[in-house]
Amino acid sequence: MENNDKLHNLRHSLAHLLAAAVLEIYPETKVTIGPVIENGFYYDFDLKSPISEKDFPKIEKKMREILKTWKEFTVEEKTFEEAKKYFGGNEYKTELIDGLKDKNEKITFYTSGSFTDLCRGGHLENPSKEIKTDAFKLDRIAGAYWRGDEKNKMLTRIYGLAFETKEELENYLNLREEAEKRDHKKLGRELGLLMFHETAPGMPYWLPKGLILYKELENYWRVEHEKLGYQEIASPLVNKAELWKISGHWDHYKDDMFIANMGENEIYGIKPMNCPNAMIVFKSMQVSYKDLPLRLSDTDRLHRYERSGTLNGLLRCRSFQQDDSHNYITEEMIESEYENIMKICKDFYGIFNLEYKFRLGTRPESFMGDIESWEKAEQALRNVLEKSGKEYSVAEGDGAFYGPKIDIIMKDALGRDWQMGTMQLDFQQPKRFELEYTDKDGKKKTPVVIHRVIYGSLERFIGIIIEHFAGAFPLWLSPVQVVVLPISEKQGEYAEKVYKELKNSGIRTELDASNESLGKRIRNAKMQKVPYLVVIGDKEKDSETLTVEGRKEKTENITTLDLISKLKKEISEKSL
RNA sequence: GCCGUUGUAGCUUAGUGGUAAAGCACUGUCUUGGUAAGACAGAGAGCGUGGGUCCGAUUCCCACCAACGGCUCCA
Repeated sequence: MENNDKLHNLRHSLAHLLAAAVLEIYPETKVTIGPVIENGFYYDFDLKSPISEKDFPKIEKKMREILKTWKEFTVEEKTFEEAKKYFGGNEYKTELIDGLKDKNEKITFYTSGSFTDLCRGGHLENPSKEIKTDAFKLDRIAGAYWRGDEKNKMLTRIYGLAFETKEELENYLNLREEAEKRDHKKLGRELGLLMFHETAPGMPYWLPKGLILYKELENYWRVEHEKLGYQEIASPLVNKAELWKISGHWDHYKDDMFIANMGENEIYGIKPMNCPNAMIVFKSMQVSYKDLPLRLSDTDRLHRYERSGTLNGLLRCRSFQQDDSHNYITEEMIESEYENIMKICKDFYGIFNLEYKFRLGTRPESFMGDIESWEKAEQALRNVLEKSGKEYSVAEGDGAFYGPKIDIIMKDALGRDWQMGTMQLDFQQPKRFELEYTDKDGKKKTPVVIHRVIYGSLERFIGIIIEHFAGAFPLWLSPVQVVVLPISEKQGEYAEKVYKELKNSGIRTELDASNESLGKRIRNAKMQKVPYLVVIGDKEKDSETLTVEGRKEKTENITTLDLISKLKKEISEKSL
């Protein structure tokens, strides 16, 4: 803990130092806030004229200069009036000071060298001695809205990296470099899985190998869900605007929809989610209480006009499929159905050995329905989460406009959080669509619906697992499972025979008899992360056996039939 | 959408105010190789798109498009 505090104080002190340096170089700058973050710190500035990363050397140099003069931090408590006077021309600090007054908190100024900042403390005792000039580095520049609100002015944020030693900084930079090699966008191209084209921003093209992966995940999902009593449907990708008006999406979501205008009186919305059509299907059915839970799943393609700056390879697409289902239940079934779904999550994520967290999203500012049922629903979800025994976080106001939700959160290679699966409770849409089932007493009642996805979107999930496995997928997902490599043309016939046997038995196999050296062909196969290499020379040809190199082990003298059964077992077990 | 960066052969990159260079990949020939790049040769881009400045622009300026890192958003 001691150490962590020191690192925290070091980073915090550096944020002050950055502000001091920027202020010296650009005196008209207004300083705002500068917190400590993972691996470093940042400071937000309102600059008179724009700067870029090209200015970093200059700023870093100034920081090192000033650092020499920073022997200590001194603290002074100020009255509200004194503080306001000091930061008179700075509306950001003024706003912060007002906030402190409202909350009746002490106002303290910390000074080091000639730089004074409004601050609640947490610095090094002697920065010039404790900060190593080669253990910090300015990292990136970015725009950031004042107080995180899009309506406010955009400030310039400078990110810095900071550690106690140069080695730790270098270590972190190396780690980041390694993580960048696992980037799904890079691996996706190198492994021939997918591509993008500028005429369809955010919409992946699935290449043959990528589509194999896609279909495998889909099949597994389909088989498992059939066992669990899910019934799959498919519905139109395009519906008239009327439908989106009934569901409420036209009001809440229209700007993010692709719209097809077929003439003044014929406006269609391309579906950004499946729920309204799932409501239509339910409504068309005669449903008894005996049919509940009624689970209608589907994986239709969705389109959302995500804002250009938010697109991110497979992790944020404009075109994607969800492994969706709408589970119609009674209020009494909420907790048990949530438990069912969370069990599915546990099983699915377990197969890949993925780490995830649950997050509860509560009532947003713009919500439909009455507060009372929202609170009841939120409490039900809390109960389920508590019972799950897994740690979870709460994102206040992060629920869907129609109900609270539990999300599954995962990290990508660079440590960024992504929402994967989600289970959203909804009292609103069944009412809007006037859905009914017949209860025991013969009366019509309105069901509750859970919108749920396990993978989330297939696209995002694949992005995450590409990074998770660094492209070296388990056998059942590998686009190419075996490569057969005859050493020379002399073994061509036997190699061809082995290749066909493997292929005909359903193993995804490639034969590489190209005119390249064996070393080269092995290299190619390994770079493509093919799990098994079968090398065939005279030895194997004469004994009618194979030499097989897997990722972990090398097997000699195995027959083709034995190899096939070994691989089939590994595939069906979905071994990692 | 906003802030910053980037955009040169299929990929990764070099380069320049006077009409582009390399490695890998590709094609061909030779080589028939025992576990991460055999040799040689050939073909391939007019430098994201559109304007402007200039005798002349891939290089400078403007706009747009796309990608990347953030911010915001994420039903």
